[in-house]
Amino acid sequence: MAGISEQLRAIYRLLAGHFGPQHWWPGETPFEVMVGAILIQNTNWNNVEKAIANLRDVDLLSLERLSALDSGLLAEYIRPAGYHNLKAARLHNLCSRVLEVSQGDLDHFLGQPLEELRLQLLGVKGIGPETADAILLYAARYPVFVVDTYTHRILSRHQLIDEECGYHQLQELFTDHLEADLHLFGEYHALLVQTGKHYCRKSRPDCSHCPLDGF
DNA sequence: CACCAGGCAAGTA
DNA sequence: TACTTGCATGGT
Repeated sequence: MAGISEQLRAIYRLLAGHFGPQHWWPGETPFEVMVGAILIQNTNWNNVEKAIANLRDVDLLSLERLSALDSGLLAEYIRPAGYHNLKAARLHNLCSRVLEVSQGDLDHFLGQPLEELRLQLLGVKGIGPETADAILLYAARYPVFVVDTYTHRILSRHQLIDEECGYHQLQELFTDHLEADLHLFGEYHALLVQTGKHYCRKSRPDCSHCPLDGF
């Protein structure tokens, strides 16, 4: 029985070998990453891209301009991402927090110490653990492991965790047994999502011929 | 047609 | 505390 650390590394190697580099959110601004982190909630990236393209077309991908925009109008631009009324409010909630805490200086906001920033994010209505951690990792560039439903489903189906393992516990499994590395965590999360999408759907409980088959 | 996607909050008991 | 439900569009 190998240690957890070796198992997690072996899984990473299998997935990275199968899917290759993921490079999520490359070359985008931290603000775009934050917007994307909210828009992606419970939908797919295809829909989010359309919503972001709409915002880009009218040059609304900035904190000041998005904050000043009417909620109803914002909702129309992001409609393709689903839950448009809800997400319009959530985007405004996040912008307001940055305005309060950092007077609209996003670099200052994201430059806060990790724990401080995490609490700020979790205090925004509409930002839960996963969205907060995605922003911490991909926008603020802290080595934080992002856990999502696929992470839970995959590890649980391969008997690495209990079915009733919670978010924080699952996150600790990774952070306690891997070195805190920005690139590793970013790729690992992305790879788990790819694996989940292709091989570990809810309606397919078998998990056969996935890159982790037999693990 | 049914299913579900990179969640979260509020309500219920 | 432990479920359940609303939120909504678009792809397979």
